Amino acid sequence: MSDLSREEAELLHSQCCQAVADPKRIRIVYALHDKERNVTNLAGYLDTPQSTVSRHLKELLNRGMVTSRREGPAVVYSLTDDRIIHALDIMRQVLADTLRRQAQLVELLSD
Amino acid sequence: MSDLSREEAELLHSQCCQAVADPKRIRIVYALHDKERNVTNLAGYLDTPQSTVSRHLKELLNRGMVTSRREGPAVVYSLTDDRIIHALDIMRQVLADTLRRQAQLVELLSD
DNA sequence: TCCATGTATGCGGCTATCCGGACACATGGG
DNA sequence: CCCATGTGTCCGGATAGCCGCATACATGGA
Repeated sequence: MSDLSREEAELLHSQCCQAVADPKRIRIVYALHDKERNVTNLAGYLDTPQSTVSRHLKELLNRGMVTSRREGPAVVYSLTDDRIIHALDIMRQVLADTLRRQAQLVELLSD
Repeated sequence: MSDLSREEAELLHSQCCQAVADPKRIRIVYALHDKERNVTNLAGYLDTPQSTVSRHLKELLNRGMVTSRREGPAVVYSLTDDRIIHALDIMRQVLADTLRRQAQLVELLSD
């Protein structure tokens, strides 16, 4: 693979991570893992303006992480690939261990 | 868990993802998975100014994703937890499948 | 102490991202 | 056709991120 296309691939890779690098989008992804939802439902669930939710969904849609389907006047979104949840869970575990380690350091200091 | 601390946890979770949401940082993480390296080594490997690499490493260090160790005048960085690579690989697979799916759609259109 | 090597940071600029409110567009029923 | 419901987009502003250059700081040897 050429350097150029490798760089491009890494850019795409980073953009996938970028897609879940926002608190609201993480909540959206987990919420859609629970069950498919439309925009208004998510807006209520996240206590966030509809326009904001719509824009986040557009981001996730562009990355192919969610799928949309029209249902009457509403648009129902669902998670494309559950492995995204798997990756997020791994990151959460790494985070948890990191925080645990840091907490232990704090205890050492206070002794 | 209270709403406040849950929000805080989600913020931390998103910041972990943010840490690997940059092409150069992704390359750094994979490069450190290969072997531990100092800043100059990484700067040469990435063909990127030393100051830029140093700042990215600081980000990763703040998130606890890398560990630093002084070795003479140099500072050697290493990956804290290999599960980060696992999570990144999963994202890459999801990306690959997404691109494959999109490529198939393109073929359908050109028929 | 002075110097070479290696690393971190302040600075200025540019770009990207996130946001809510207002408004336009789409859909289906009356 | 008009309206209610639901969704997407434009706007303007505020914030955060990334960058290279120059420079200050740290370390160990001469």
